[in-house]
Amino acid sequence: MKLQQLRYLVEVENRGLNVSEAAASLFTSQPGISKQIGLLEEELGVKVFERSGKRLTGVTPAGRQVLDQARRVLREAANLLRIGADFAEGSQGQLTIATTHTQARYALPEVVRNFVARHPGVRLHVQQGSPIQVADWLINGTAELGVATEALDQHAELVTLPCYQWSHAVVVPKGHPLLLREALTITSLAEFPLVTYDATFTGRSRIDRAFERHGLTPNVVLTAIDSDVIKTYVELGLGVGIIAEMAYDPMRDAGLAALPARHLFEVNITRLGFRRDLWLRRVEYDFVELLAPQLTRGMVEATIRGGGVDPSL
Amino acid sequence: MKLQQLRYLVEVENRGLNVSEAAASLFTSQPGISKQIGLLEEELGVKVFERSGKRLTGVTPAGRQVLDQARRVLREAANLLRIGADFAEGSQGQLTIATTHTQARYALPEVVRNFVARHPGVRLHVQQGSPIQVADWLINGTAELGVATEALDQHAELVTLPCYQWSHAVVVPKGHPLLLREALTITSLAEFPLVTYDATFTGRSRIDRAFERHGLTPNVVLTAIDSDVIKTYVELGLGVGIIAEMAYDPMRDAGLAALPARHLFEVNITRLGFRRDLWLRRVEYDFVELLAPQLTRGMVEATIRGGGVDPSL
DNA sequence: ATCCTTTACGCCCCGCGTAACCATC
DNA sequence: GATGGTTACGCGGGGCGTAAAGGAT
Repeated sequence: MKLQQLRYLVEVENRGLNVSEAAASLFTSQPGISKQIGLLEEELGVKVFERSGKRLTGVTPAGRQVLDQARRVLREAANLLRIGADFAEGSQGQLTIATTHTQARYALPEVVRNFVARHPGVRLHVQQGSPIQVADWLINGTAELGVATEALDQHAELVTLPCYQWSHAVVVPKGHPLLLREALTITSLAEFPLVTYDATFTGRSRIDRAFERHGLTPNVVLTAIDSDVIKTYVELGLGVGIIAEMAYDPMRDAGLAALPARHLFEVNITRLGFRRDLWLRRVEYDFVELLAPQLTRGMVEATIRGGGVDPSL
Repeated sequence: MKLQQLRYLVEVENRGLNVSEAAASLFTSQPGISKQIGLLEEELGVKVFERSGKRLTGVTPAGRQVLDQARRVLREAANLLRIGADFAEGSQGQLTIATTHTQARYALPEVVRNFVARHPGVRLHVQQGSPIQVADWLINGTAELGVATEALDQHAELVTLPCYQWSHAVVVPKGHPLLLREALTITSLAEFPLVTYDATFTGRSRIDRAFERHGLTPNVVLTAIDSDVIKTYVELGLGVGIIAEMAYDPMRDAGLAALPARHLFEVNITRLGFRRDLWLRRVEYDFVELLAPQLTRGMVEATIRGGGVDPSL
């Protein structure tokens, strides 16, 4: 068995069982791949692919297991290279963080600033997407670390750790009638048209749940994935905004007033996530500790070993 | 990077950093190993071994990580072969069960009988040792499955699942004064010389704890790893025996009388254990289900994924 | 008829073995 | 000097490329 053979297997599946395409993407010849796959199947004593004549038409049950396992072997082998890169002096490498708009815009800048100051040689990528995309990128290896409030804890492949918690805030144009009320209630909120996040973003699930618990149907007139878009439309008078509290800046958002809404919605916990079987370099541990000082290297390692039972805030 | 190179690395460490010995044990040449290790170190950009001149004198910090990771890669690669063997038709393979005397003698025979009837082609090995040995054998790959009451749950590498529970029983020669007492108490037991298991065997820890809780110091005059030895000496009148209840057979042990001791000692839970990262073949799942019917394939798989949090009895 | 895989074949790299050399104890 | 590791070098297997053949749609 050779690692090459496993790469061939996996790439053939990734390319929809098209050996020629796999060959092209690996910059090698198509017969070479066919040959090696044949040899591996012979060594294992099992056909990985179903064939009708000479076409590959599917994956056998055994092949399913073999392919999954092959990916695992390759991931562990890739970790070896990461270990090398981490310890090799001089080499700096790069680090990709997957995250959502809210985190990228309001929580991470300070972290990133500190990180690049400490690691001037590391090329840092911040890749922005939906929470689901963030989880996918972690799983398929596009990004090493993910920061998001939603979706990360839905995957057994990922370890997640609580970073910090935050609440929603209600934002309205200056002079809005809500500002005259004594106390902000969920019922009074439901009287107004609302502007808030898209379904899978930034604690939206908790917003919906709060209304649901009171038997209210909120009138959401606009959803965005982006606090700035929400604030813009609130300022235009389209409705009352519900955003993450850290997205309100009294200076910058001078046309708006914010009302704390901690008592209306469940607290949100923003989580750090990464593949359980990813070997973390020092840069990753460093970034994590800058992001959330309580997540020391020892803490994180204990959680990885401990089977994902994290010490929730 | 080649799998061979990883094997070389690991074998050199296993042989105490002696390349020549490693070469001999792998049936290859010593210069070949030196060369390949050098190439790998170059590829990783990191020295794995410390050298004083030409001798290997130690493992660098990076090398420690590399070696651990190399073993992981090789284990996952070995799993691929297991998958092949499991699905390949005709091939039967072998299965090694590590266990203690008590289990091997009293609990497993029925299981083994059923197993060999169902899998006549599988070569079944039952390897007997101390609970600590059982755990070691599982960790180093000597055995696939382990069955023991002690020690297995001390290791993060192992998944353990409860199989069945049992209690201790007190055995005495016929006509012994204890038989005249109304109720068997821990205090009355402490009056007599005792014969029971060795420190790390068969629930001995719970026996000690029961006396300790009552502030008693039992007079243990003989310890054995083996219920039959204990019974033999009890029959000789050396003392009162405390053994696992299933080790008493009224027919075979006609010279002895047994007193239930369920109320004196904590219940014991015999556990199944195996390496978390071992891919289990159908034969292993079959054996497990014969051993403990509640441990279906689905249950076991859920526990592996679930991070070792087992649904204790 | 076209696309794609397998078979055939030859080159060349590279892993391995032998032999010689060298360092440490 | 004995043990053990590195360097040197040549052989042989095998991985990969090109070319041709053979199924499947």
